[in-house]
Amino acid sequence: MLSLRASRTGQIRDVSRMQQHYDPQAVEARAQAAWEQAEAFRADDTATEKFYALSMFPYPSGRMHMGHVRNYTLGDVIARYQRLKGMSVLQPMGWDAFGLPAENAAIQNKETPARWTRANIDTMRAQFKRLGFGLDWSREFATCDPEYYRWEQWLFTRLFRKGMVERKTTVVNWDPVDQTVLANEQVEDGRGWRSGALIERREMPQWTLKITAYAQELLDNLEHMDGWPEQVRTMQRNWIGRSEGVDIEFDLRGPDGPLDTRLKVYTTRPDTFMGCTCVALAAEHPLAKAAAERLPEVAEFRERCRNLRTAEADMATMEKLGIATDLVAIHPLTGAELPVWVANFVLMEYGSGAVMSVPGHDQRDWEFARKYDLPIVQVIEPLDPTMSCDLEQEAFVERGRLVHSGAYDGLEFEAAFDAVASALEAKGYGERRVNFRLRDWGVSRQRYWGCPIPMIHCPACGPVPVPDADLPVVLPTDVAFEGVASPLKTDALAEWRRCSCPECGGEAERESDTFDTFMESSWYYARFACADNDAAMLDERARAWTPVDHYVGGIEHAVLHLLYARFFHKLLRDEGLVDSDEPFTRLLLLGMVNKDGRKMSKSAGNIVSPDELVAAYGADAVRTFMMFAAPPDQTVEWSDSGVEGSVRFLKRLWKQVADHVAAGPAPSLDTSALDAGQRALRRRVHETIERADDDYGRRINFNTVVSGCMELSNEIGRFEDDTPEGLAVRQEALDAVVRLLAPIAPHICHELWQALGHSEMLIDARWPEVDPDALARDTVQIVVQVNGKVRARLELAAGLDRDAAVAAAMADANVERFTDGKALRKAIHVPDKLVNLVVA
RNA sequence: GCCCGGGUGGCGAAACUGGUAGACGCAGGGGACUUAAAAUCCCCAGCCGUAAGGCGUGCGGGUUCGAGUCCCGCCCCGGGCACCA
Repeated sequence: MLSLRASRTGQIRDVSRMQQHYDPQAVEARAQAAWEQAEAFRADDTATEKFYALSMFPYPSGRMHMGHVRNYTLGDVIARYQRLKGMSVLQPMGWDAFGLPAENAAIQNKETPARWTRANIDTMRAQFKRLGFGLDWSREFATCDPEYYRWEQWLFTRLFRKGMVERKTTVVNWDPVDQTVLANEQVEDGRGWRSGALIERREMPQWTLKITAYAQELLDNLEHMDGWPEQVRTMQRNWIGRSEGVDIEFDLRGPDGPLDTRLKVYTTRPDTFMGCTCVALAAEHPLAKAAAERLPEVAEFRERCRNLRTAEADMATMEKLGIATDLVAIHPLTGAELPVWVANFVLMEYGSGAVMSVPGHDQRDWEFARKYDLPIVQVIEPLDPTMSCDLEQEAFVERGRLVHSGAYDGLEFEAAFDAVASALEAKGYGERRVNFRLRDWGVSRQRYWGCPIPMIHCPACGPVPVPDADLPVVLPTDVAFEGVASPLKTDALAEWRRCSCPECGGEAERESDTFDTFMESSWYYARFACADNDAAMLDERARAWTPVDHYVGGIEHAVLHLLYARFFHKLLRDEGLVDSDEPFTRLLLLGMVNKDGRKMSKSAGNIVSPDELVAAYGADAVRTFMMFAAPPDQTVEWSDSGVEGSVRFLKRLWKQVADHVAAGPAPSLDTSALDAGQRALRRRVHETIERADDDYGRRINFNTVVSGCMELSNEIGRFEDDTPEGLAVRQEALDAVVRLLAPIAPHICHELWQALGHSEMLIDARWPEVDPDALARDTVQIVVQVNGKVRARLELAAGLDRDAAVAAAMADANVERFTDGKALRKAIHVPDKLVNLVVA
């Protein structure tokens, strides 16, 4: 049956296309075809009102999981909302394609990481398309594309020449059986994941980027980054860990008399210096190394420290162990002779790799002193005499007043800090210093599947960057994995490693380490603006699109990725490639997806497959439930029956539009001719628009948008008014709810919008305007409390003044039961909301 | 260990700036339609109580006319901690 009739806007429309039953698979295929055909999501570089919406690009693991569904739906909702609000939106997608899983898969499946990764990308791209994300695929790239990573190599050589790159020795997890470096996650209970061998700490020379040069700016900018959750800013502040302290130097005496080197320690508590009874070195400290050559027990202790993991959590909980050396440190203020120990809890990477030990006022030092019977001296007493301070039980670590500190007795923290620092400075044995917990970023990885580090080791010239003309240094992809070690380091690729020195022309060797994959993810957001440029890393389009207006991703990236990307943005800025200070204006970090109260994981056996869900319920229902189930930043509990509820809701909405269209054309709305029921629905419509706008734009709370649309739809369902005015009001209501829901369930709304008689596509429509007149109320419900307990709810005229409201409240029969015979002490009035009568 | 979150009905949650706790949905109960079932629609539903009312937002205190919301002290659960991304 084919029937044609005129719509509200006067066009002819084919009513038979509006089927009575909602068929998500067909609706979604039609909508996606329409978007594709119109190239609807190709971003316009020349637009003036730009909005850059970005979700953290995925690692192509081969299958989409529910975390991806949540992440990219949230990003898509933001992008589509901004478009409805009239912005020109860029929402790109690409692949964070380098990384360890590809190597593991290659080892297990006799596959190459390149082929495995490319196949995974194809699978995941198809899954993303099926979910209907409004992505500009014309800008897609993978970080393993040489056209992408060549610019990373280019930037690195520029930074090297600028002095922003250093070669430093750091500690890594070394598997002595597989002869390779392991990631922390590959170390289980101190043993290698494949070999089962005890893991050692081993020092390795690595390339590092001087992120510490930007530490202060990275910290300071956090103050003004209002678009970031406070929680994330706090985490980054702690990570950067700025502290003010003093470098203290000690003269040393060895077994053969005084040494000509001094030992430097860093402390934030110079006020406790008179309580220092010992100096402790990291196992990797040069003086510890030297002592080990003289003393077998020190050598043996350092050997034992090699079996400790590098993770901070392990450092904090392990037993404090140490060994005395034959060195003595001279306290620069008292001349006292202090023993020098090597201790496992001192980090070579922080400060100067040595600490002064004050057992009375530092808990680690206290535990250490207890274990080895070192003296514990109290030099700080609590300011508050009632506060307990029992050095038999634990260290007293609070700031306080100095005692047993000679000339410094009686001083409090700040005065003592100054006095001790000044005394040390005057003698030439100390210096005030700002220190950061943030360490320089070690970017070398002894792995295969990563971006080759564009450096050449020349026996004559030392490390030399690869010249621009020779970039990119392409990673060989046709490789065989023999065990765990990187193929780049095997004999098979000796030819790849051999090269000539760009400076002297002599025989040289190519660097065979690759970059940390955080390098690629630190600048991809800018490259999306100009992914097709093969002549430059970034161009004016990157300046125009960045910073990203809204960035969406996982909470697990709160520190590392987001700090490295902020650092890179400043490097790019200082190269003149972008002109903002920060890369991401607004940040949304989403919670996890759980099932049955636990994290979804293979081992828990509670994985839900997005493909199966989409096939069973449609992308819109999956997206709707995902948005509805919890606010974005909280953990969401997945529920299959919950998604069925979303299907029911979408079906109901579909039927409402179908019934409305079948009831005949709606005349244009005359707001002056409405009855009470019509005005009530209109008020609900405009209240919902207002709330949804706030929820989308300011609060970023999409669960309440969905519930608002459900409530409005329920209201429309109860509205059985087919008069011309009724049809007009319902048309307005449906026009509104379809647009409010469109960012979340774009396919069904696309089709409903056409069914409602609109000729333009919904993605080109505009957000509905709130009519302030529609919001006005004649009466409001006033809650009446007596002594804070609700005793009545009254429907009263809006805008009543205090006296009238209180009088109305007192007159209520039930209220009277509780006030009867008692004196009114006080009456609280919150206009149009509440009256609280306080009686005694 | 350190840092960061979270705790509200049987379940997911809502309550936005201190003002009606539990909107919306899931699961459940009852009813309509159906030969029956599914689907759909309508009604009920925090706990105790016939009711009036009382009690309820992890636990214990506090501020306030009024606290899920603010303050102090605890308990429990989850996440991050530099070579996983």
